[in-house]
Amino acid sequence: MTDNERLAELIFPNIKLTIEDLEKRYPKRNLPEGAIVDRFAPSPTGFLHSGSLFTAMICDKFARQTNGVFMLRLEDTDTKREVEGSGERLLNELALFDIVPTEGYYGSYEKGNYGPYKQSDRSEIYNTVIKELIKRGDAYPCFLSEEELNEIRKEQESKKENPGYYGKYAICSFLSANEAIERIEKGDKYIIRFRSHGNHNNKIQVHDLIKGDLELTENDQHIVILKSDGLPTYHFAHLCDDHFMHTTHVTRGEEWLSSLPIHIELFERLGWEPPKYAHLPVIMKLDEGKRRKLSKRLDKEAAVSFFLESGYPKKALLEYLFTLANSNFEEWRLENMDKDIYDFDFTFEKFSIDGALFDIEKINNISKERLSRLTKAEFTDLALDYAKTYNKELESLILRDRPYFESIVNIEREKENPRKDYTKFEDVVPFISFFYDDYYETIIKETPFEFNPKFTKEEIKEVLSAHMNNLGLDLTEEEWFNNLKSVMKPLGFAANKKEMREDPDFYKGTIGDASEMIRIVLAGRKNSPNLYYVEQILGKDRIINRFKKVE
RNA sequence: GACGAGUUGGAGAAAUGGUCAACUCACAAGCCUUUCACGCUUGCAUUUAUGGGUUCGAAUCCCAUACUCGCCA
Repeated sequence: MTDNERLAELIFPNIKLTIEDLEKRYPKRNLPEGAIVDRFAPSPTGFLHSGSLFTAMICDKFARQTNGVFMLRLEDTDTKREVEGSGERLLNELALFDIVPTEGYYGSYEKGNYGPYKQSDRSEIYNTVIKELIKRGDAYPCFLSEEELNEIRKEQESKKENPGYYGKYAICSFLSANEAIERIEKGDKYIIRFRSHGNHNNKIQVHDLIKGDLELTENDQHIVILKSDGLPTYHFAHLCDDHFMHTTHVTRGEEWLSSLPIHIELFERLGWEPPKYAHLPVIMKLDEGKRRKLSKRLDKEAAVSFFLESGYPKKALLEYLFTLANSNFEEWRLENMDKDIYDFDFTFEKFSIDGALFDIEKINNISKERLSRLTKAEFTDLALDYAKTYNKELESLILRDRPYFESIVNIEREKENPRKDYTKFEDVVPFISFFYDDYYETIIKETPFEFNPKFTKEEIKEVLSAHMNNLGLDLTEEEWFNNLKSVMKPLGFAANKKEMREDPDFYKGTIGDASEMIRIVLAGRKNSPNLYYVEQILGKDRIINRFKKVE
């Protein structure tokens, strides 16, 4: 046995597996040509971030469109930051957007032949690889304390050298295996580091599917691969997991670009073929003239839950993320309004390279457009779905009388150019509440009728009673409006602006002025959907009741 | 501070050496109209961060500067 082998046995006496065993346990996947195997690997540290949804959506989409595999792997090696139950929560929120992994971690259970999919359950795998690295001399225990590391950093700062654990500063890399064994037997605390052979002055060429050809500085840091709590670091877990899970594409945020040289060196040393990398742009936000990453703490739109709570249709948010992902999507969308957005295929070439600003106005527009194109039944289903969890008021309005609700939201819907009254379901109640008598009473109590002061009370009453006596509810829209005009004309209201302009002294107002009076009384406010439909829905008795409110 | 990436309008962006710098959103004006919403029309980058260079010709190629972001600290 060599000294390194003795060291490896001392550190991992219980590891009997070898890398070859693992290779056999996780054989190559049998997938069609071009199938992408990728993964979303969140840390269970909180709620779903909009940026994470973006990444997850892209991973899922690439796997789907190539008949590949979309894995969900839980990166729970940072036990300090872990939030109880957030793994499940993440999964549930993704599922709301129809983003469901084909294999991996599902909360209470796992699916797939390449697990476990929770990093904290994969120690045997990491330790097996590390044991092998120690045997080869490519990893070693490091006994430095935090204070000693700080000393090194200070020295480097004062000499204006690069900070970190490398070259001559990688003190424990110079210990012989026997010295290390002695110290471990003595009970000294240690972590495991990777022995880098890199040189900071060298450049490596890397191809990124989104960023193109890159020239990066070679890694020379002897990074920690196993922490004192026995869990691996991100870099090392990435190496082992994506190798044994046979990930073909690592699609992750741009913030990982800087550590790519580390990953490249790790794969090289193990003699494993690295996956293809695609570093996604990060979603940004303009804050006092400066760009910064969307922050969960500062920006409400950074949390996916914000969109759920406001009642944005999930597909609208996804559609917006599609426009950020592939610049040619919008054009496609315009030509394929009736198709599902998932019929569009992503390409890595069409990803933008730098981070986009998150544009809530654009989401609003997409959302309005989408909501306006739904049938009344679809709209009501989605509204109810939202209301059940987030909006009890809306829920009770729908459940009170669903056909009535549908008739309201169906005003000038289901036609070529439908009204766009709602950007999110949160908007529904305030917009339609006047159709409900109890709400109506509250509205007029809180904001009494505000008529145009240029008309007298008598003139207003005259208009209302003339209309009341000749409602014309059984007429078509066009007939109804013509009828209204002919009723109002004798009272001094011109049928249109042109008539008014031609004879301004003869008329006291236009049909618009008369309509406004009716509208104020019926809706309690100056604007509403087309009056004809409002009256159709309210019906004669309720119209008359409301007219009587004018004293 | 080192390293890396990026910089086309208010936002997303197209144009990958060749006439007016697409398109979408936002914004503004006008038209239509019973209000609102819809729809329609028009406007919105004398110029592609800045300065040089290469070229008959540059947003596109080269160099420098500035700024932004990321990452290690």
